[in-house]
Amino acid sequence: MQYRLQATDPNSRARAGVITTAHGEIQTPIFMPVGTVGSVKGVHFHELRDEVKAQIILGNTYHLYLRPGVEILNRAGGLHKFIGWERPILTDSGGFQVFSLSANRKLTEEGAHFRSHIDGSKHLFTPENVVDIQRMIGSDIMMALDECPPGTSEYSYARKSLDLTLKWMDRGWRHYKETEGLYGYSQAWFPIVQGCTYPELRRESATRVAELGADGNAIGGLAVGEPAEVMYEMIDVVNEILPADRPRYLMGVGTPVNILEAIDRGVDMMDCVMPTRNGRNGMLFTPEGTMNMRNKKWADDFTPLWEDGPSYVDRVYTKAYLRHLFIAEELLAMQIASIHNLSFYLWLVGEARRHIIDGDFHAWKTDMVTRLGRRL
RNA sequence: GGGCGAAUACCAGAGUGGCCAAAUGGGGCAGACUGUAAAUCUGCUGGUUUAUACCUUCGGUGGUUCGAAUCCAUCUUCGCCCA
Repeated sequence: MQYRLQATDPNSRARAGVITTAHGEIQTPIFMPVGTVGSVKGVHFHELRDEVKAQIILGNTYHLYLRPGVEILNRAGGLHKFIGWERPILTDSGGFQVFSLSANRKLTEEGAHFRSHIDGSKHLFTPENVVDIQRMIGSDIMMALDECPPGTSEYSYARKSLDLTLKWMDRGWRHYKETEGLYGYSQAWFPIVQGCTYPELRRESATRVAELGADGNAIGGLAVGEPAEVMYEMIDVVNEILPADRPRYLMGVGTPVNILEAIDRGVDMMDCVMPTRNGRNGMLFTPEGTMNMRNKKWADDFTPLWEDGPSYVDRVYTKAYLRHLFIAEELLAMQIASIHNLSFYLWLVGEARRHIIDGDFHAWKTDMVTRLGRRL
């Protein structure tokens, strides 16, 4: 994997670049749709490619390991072939599930002991076997196993958690260097900065991450309950340290405003379930703010979802029709909302990239942030 | 013409003397959602801008009772049965 820096905004840390992977290029800053179990819920791959214009999507190690299992993925020739997606894929390590399925796990120095949320069976994720599993999946970018503590964690817990994540990181990195891809192409591996909301822990973590010299670096443990301002401050602290010649991936973030603020602070890659999950639940993101499509006020609004939006769903379907589909609980409602939201997110980062290259990103962002935060 | 039964909030439908502004379901309205155990979850749904408070409600009218959606009389409407 390679990263080429193309342009830097004169008034912020924002930058534009290109990542080259075994499955093609990614123009940054980029938003990555989440396809946890090998599917971006409700969206066909041709829609993802041609309407959403996704350049890279996510998969999840924990979920894919449980279903369909690594043996099937291996026999299929890797996840790309299994699902029919020829562009880049990044896999999360399952670290987030250590957080979100916390009732069903126990952490030891060895690794994370899980109970499957599907059948209750016991499993162990270690920094090493998570690399092996991601080798079987064949993702272009693999993630380190980490612990993602809640944003409200006490210092003592944050300290302990970071120590564990750092040990796991070193073991994962070593194992990554000792192994290679199974399908004839190379895979990258990103370590993850943790440290909750404590600047000194974040600095220490970022320093250790930077020392590894990985192809790219991630910032985790944000947007997990702490105020947005604290998140921005942590990004500032960390990006001061993370190398500028490698992409920076902010994990799991976020709202359109979060995304622009992160880009402003030098983040290159982001992912979030928000456009798809909130879309399925009736929420549409637009340049002028968000809309709850279930609201009565859309019942007789026969204007298009987004008159000059980038996707056909924006122009073909009206607000009144989409509201009707949501109220009637039609599957098409969720599909339209997902395609719209994802294409909006990709449009947003595309515009950001254009403005970075043009050198007026910061002013554009400042204007956009006030518009995006509105509620329609 | 006679007999029996039923009428409850937007709909369906519990409740048969006080704990009833009235169960439950549906519908409706609104909110939440950030590396997806989420096509999920939460709240409200007679009025009074807030309410453990007050007011108006259970087909209509009139009674009985300290107290009625609940008991009595009568009227209206609907359903079933007999002629």
